[in-house]
Parts: sequence; C-alpha cells; structure tokens
Amino acid sequence: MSPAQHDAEVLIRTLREQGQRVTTGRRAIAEVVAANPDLSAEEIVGFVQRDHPEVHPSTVYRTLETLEEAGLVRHVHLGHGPARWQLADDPAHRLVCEGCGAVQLVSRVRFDEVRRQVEAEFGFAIAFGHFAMTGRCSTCR
Amino acid sequence: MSPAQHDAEVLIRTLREQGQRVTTGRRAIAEVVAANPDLSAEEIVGFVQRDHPEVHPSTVYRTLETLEEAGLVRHVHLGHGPARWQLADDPAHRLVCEGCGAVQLVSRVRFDEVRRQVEAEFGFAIAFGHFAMTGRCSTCR
DNA sequence: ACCCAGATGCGAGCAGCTCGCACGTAGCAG
DNA sequence: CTGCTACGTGCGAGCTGCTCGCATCTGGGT
Repeated sequence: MSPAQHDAEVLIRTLREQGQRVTTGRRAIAEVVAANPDLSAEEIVGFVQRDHPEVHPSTVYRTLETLEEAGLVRHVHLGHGPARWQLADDPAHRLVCEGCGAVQLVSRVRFDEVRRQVEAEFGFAIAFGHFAMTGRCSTCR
Repeated sequence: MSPAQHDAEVLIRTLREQGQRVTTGRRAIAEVVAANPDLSAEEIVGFVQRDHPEVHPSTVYRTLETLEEAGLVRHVHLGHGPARWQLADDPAHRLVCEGCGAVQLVSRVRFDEVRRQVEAEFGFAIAFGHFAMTGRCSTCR
C-alpha cells in the first residue's frame, strides 16, 4: 500500500470514528487529496470523476469542508484563484514567488525560530498555513 | 490640511504626472482610501457615493486597479471576504487572529530581522503585504 | 472653443463557492 | 437479512466579489 493510500485510509477511518458516514464519494475524495497535494476543489472534482462521474462538485466542496472541520485536511491560499487542499499534517509551508509564481516548499519546523521570535516580541502565534507567504525567490530578485 | 488630505493630494498629483487623467471620481476615491485604511472596495463605494452618488462601483474597482499599478495603493487579504485597500506606503503589517478576528497592526520595520533571517536561510525575500499573517493573538491563546 | 484618447456608467458575465430541496443510501436495530 | 431513518448526495439556483464590453462623456492638450 502506497503512503498516500495509507493516509487516505486514516482519513476514512477517522471520519467513521467521528460518527460520520463513509460513502464512495468521500472515499474517492480522500484518496485524491492524499495522493495529490495542492489541488483546487475543481481539480479534485476532475480526478474523482474519472472513476466516479456521478460525484457532484457540490459534494466535493461539502466533503472538503467536513474533512477540514474534522481536522484532517486544510486549505491554503497561494495567491488569487481557488484555494488549494492538502492533508492537515502536511509538513511543508509554501513560499510563493510574486515574480514567477514558483512555489517553494519549506519544512515547517524550519520556521520554528521565526515563530518563537514573533511570539516573544508581539505575543502573536503565527499559524503558517492558511495563507502562503508571498515574496521574491532567489532567481527573481 | 489633514495628513490624509495631503496623502490624497500626493496620489492625485502622481497620477497626473504619470499622464493619467484626474476625474471627480478618482479624486474622491483617493481621498477615501487615504483617510480610511483597510476598507473593502464596496465600503469605498459607500463613502464615495455619499458625496458623489453618480460614481459607479465598477469605476471604483478600475480606479483602485489603476492606483495599484501606479504603485500608490495596495490591497491586502485579511482573511476570507473582500480585499482591503490601503496606501502603498502604509508602514504597518497586519496580524489577524483566527480566534477573535482582531487585526493587530505591527510596524513593518519590526519584521526586518525576520525577513533577513528567512532570506539568509531560504533565499526568499518575504514581501509582507499581499496576505496578512494569520495566527492566534495573546488573549485567544 | 475644439478635439479625441482615455475614463465612466451601466449591465452582463464570470469564478469560486454555498445552499435548499427532494431523493437515496449507510449503518444500526431487530 | 430486512427495515428504518437520519445523514449524505445530485442537482440547480443563488451569492459574493470582482471583471469586461460597449456606448457615452469629459479632462486637458492645442
């Protein structure tokens, strides 16, 4: 079993443990999100409908919301345009270049020092995640 | 003349210097943005239409775009919902609490150290601005 | 005072969701 | 294995926050 399949299993199992029903659509959506980080909802619809054309876009939106409330996935805004979905325990933070649009993945733990510093100085605990950080990558500077 | 009126004058003058036309609508929009940071486009429409009810919402959107291209204003996303507009030289960065929604203004220069650190480690120049930083304020933690 | 590129009012259109409703099915009780 | 029912779904309408095309108007140079 691939790591992504394993992740999807965990999502599905956790959903069931929380008293939620497991449907074909939910299972397919969990698999797609686990296997493909940073897809938009519309892209997820595309992947899901390859195998399950009957799954409606609104079901995808609602399922993503359910999974997010369950703390299993999260969405992040990389710029204008649709939100991007990923597993809640995705260990990377996104740096988006305003010049070329490139997305640089950086391990979250490498921001611990910055987080500590901001927390000490401003009493504010940054939750890197909901919005990407925008700026200029080394080649665009 | 209030500082905001002065700022508005600078905006208008710079527009004209860039070969753009100065209209009643543009003047009114510049004054509203200079006097009230972090308004949404729709709120700006409201303010402008008090004195100039003929100014159409689409004019406000287009003028904000023009002012942004001229480097005079910028928009920032504080969360879901409409963008918020401010003068490009607004010296504050926004920290938005995910718990209570409070917006904490922090002088940008106080992030210089963080910026330097991230640049040294990841080769990425963070442009605090287009997205606010989300997290938890001291009272919500 | 005249001219015309550029700005505006207006309304249609679009992206990205969100919601209400009727139907269908997961999952539990028996 | 069967039946029940509340939760999930397909479907389409609706909503927010812009964006655009077009005809008309006007700022500002001559």
